[in-house]
Amino acid sequence: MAARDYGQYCGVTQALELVGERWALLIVRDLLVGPRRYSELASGLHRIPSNILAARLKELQAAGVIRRIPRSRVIVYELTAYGRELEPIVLGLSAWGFKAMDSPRPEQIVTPDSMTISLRTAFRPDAAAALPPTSYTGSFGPAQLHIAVDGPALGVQRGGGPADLVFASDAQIRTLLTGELDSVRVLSGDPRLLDRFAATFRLAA
Amino acid sequence: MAARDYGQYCGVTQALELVGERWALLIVRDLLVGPRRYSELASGLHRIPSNILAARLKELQAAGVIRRIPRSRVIVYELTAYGRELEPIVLGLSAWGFKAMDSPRPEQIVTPDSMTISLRTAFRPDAAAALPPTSYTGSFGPAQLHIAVDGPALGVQRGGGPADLVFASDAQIRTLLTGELDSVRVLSGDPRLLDRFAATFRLAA
DNA sequence: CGGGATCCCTTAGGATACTG
DNA sequence: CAGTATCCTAAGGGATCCCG
Repeated sequence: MAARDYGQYCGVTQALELVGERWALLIVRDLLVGPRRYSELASGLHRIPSNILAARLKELQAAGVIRRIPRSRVIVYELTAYGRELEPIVLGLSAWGFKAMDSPRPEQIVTPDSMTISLRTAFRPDAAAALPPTSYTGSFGPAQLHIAVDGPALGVQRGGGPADLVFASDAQIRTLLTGELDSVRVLSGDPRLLDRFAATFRLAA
Repeated sequence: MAARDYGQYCGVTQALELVGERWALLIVRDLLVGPRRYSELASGLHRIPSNILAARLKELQAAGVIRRIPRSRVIVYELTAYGRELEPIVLGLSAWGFKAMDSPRPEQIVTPDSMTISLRTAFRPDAAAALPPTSYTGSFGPAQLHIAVDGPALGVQRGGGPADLVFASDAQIRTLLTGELDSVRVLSGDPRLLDRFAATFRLAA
């Protein structure tokens, strides 16, 4: 509830008062993938202190960005319609941030939700629309995702499963998304589908 | 130089490590309007402590977002090309934040730079392209701006000067940009140009 | 066990004064 | 004008504990 304010009447300051606190936009990032429970958020944001997560969830609720929903036995948090409007901003930050990144440092982790957002950031609907529907199962370090591309539509689900191409990339997301696919190990499927993947997902280097 | 990190290999966390600290994006906001000196930034962000401004400027330089330029006698800060790529994100936050705003509280100020960004946020190039070139001089509380609309191009300059329409709006930016123009006082020019202004600049309510 | 609340300590941020 | 220096408060970090 702190919301220390900037003393200006401006959309940018207002936005930063709502979602500019530390960790807030990362909670939004993960909720953009889908509703999440407290413990799921805590593990996806593994370094967030528990008191801070609780505080942010309250602030984001008060701001009308998220909603707390008791579902039989468990509680989930989900974005409101207003919160979902942050998607282009979060994806914009994702694309912008990637340009400043080099190789992952050893202590840096990749979570399924952050990887999902990275894939959405890199997804090129125009390129995909020109290609046949294709499914991929990728292991990005510990995060395994099932990726379904059908025309300009992208679906990403946690977990593996059969797919046209199954590959593992050992957390080298960056090389994966910049088109350097040397380090990728193909586990099943036609290796030439890797080129299709590279045409479908692309981040500027 | 703190750049407390989130421990994740993700574009969003990387972006937030570069520009997610308090005040950082507001410095970027003002520099999007043009190069600014230390004292200009300090007065545009009137509540920022001097030590924090100095710290942020160093961090943003180290991040490659801004550049420090000694110009005969004075020093100015300007965005790098990489920093300028934040424009759509800042404008996105501006539009998103406006939706959560109500009337300005008495202690909230409007600065020329923040007002310029608000106008850029509200500018509708498509609507403007269909209208004849028009110039406006508006007083938004203490901030006076000269606004030149020529087809899909928008130019905003500090200060007044002759224009097709001169008006004053007493800090009621919100009503101005949501189309409620009752409170606007026309000082010179054809009052019907107010409707043209309303068609050119529009924020969702 | 999920969903927090509490405690203590560290550090960033705020207010103000001062200097090259 | 363009910053440092200082002091103090409040937010963040880390661990633990609690409750339904």
